[in-house]
Amino acid sequence: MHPSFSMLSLQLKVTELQSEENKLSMEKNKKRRLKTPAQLKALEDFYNDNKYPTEEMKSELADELELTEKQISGWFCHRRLKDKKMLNDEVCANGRQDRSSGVIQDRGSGLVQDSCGSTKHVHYRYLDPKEVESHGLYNHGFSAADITYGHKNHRYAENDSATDNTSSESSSSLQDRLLCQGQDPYDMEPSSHVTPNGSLLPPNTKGANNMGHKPSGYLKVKGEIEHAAITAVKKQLGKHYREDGPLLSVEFDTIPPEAFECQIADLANEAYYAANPALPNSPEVSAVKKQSSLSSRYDSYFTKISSQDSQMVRGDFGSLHDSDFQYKKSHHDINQRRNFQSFTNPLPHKNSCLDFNADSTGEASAYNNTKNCRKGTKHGFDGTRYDSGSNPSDHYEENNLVVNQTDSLLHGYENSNLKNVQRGEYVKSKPSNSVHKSQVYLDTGERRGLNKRMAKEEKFDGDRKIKKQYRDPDEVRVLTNEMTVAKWAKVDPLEQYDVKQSSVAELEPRKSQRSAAEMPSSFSEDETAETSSSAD
DNA sequence: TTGTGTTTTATTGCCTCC
DNA sequence: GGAGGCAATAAAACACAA
Repeated sequence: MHPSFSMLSLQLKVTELQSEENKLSMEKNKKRRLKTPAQLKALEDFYNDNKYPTEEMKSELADELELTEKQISGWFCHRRLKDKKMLNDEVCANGRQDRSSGVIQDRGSGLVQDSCGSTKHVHYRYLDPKEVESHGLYNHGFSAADITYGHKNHRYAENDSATDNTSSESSSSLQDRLLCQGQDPYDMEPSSHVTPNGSLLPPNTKGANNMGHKPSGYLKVKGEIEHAAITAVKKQLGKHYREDGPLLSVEFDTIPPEAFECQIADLANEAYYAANPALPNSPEVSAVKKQSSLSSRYDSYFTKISSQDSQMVRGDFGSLHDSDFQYKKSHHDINQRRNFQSFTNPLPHKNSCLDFNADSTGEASAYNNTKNCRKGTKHGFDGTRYDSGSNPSDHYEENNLVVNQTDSLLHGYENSNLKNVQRGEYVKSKPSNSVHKSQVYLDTGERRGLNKRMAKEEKFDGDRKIKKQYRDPDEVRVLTNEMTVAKWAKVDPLEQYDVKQSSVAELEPRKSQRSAAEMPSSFSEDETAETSSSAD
């Protein structure tokens, strides 16, 4: 064969192949392509800040995510639809519950009375300014911005109402949904609009809705969260609570044995309210539900934290020996600090997600192995939030189990240290923890699917096998950890850092002092229910 | 492995607002 | 009339059970 001819044929072959590839890629482009995890994360992040991005935002987002504006628009559109659909479903579900319970709830409950006097379940989180107007909520003294941002702050309350019926699936689904919105239920607190004298705080405005402006009130809100938590503790302590006692959330004197054994609700409230005369005025702590609402919030709050921590322990350290555990944990802390330092960008996803995107070399790598990527998407991100169950109490039990198991591995000094460290984080890092959990924005569907899968996978093989499913488990784990921690640090990096430091500081055994972190056990659902029922 | 159900993405048409 | 949003629909991708 003539060399030039063969060359020509080769070139022809090449061009043929290229055109084939072009065709393929064209066809591939014609097909729908799944968004990469980074893209999804960024989109969800952005969506949580702004459900109606402007053209500018869209184009910017499109540039960053290497998507078209059309895709961005479409995604937002569908995302809104999805929200709406879920909202409708849950309104139906919860509406029945709420009617059946006959409880008239205050604003914090997520139920409002419309102008006709009928009680509607209002998801503040999902109220658009337009909707707010139509709901006539201005009459209540909030602005649209208040609601728009403030409705975030009522997921607690929704949660509250949902947890009234602990056996209902909608409760968990609502929680899921509340979380899945990516907004941390604890990045605010139940009465974030309520000052101690019961007046409404000025809203945190729609600044959060602006591109590149994350909700700016994390630090502020964190304090309010603690307030709610501390309030719950105070109420539990009742008359034994002392203003001049040790700092809450740091350490307690030994809790009086009767603190959780008898009905203390009235007495406790009396004592506490005596010291805090403003509280009874708070609509948040209404006469009907003040005990249960706080408790349940706190309860679910800890439940979630427990689930996170347990999952963290399980996922990252669970299979390690104690020494490894501590080593890993310290590494974890270091990572957190590192991420905190790197997390100063007000637009988190630009750091976390897009770095992630870059790490994954964009779509190319993400789609190299679609199936694995998909799994990574599901399990990787979901693994971050580790929301594996619909039953919150399971989380807590699980967590207890982990703690106890870990404790059982350690003795004496180490034992109490670890306990302190671990449990200390429950309380001290709760805002961060909570953010960590819920800042991963996924939807109930995904969540549901994941829950199923996770449950199943855990059932069979435990975490290790789950990780094996990743194409590159280390990569995914690092990503999830980084993102987790990034989110963690995002809320209250200083707090987080302090927590870690103080956790180490707490290595001094304090046998005579009950760590505040041990308090969660006092807020189990059962006891909460008891307390609330006794209050009734 | 295959069938089925679910979720996600893309497209299209209609409506509302400016 | 154009832009943006909503709703319906189709289809691909995926999960899961048999």
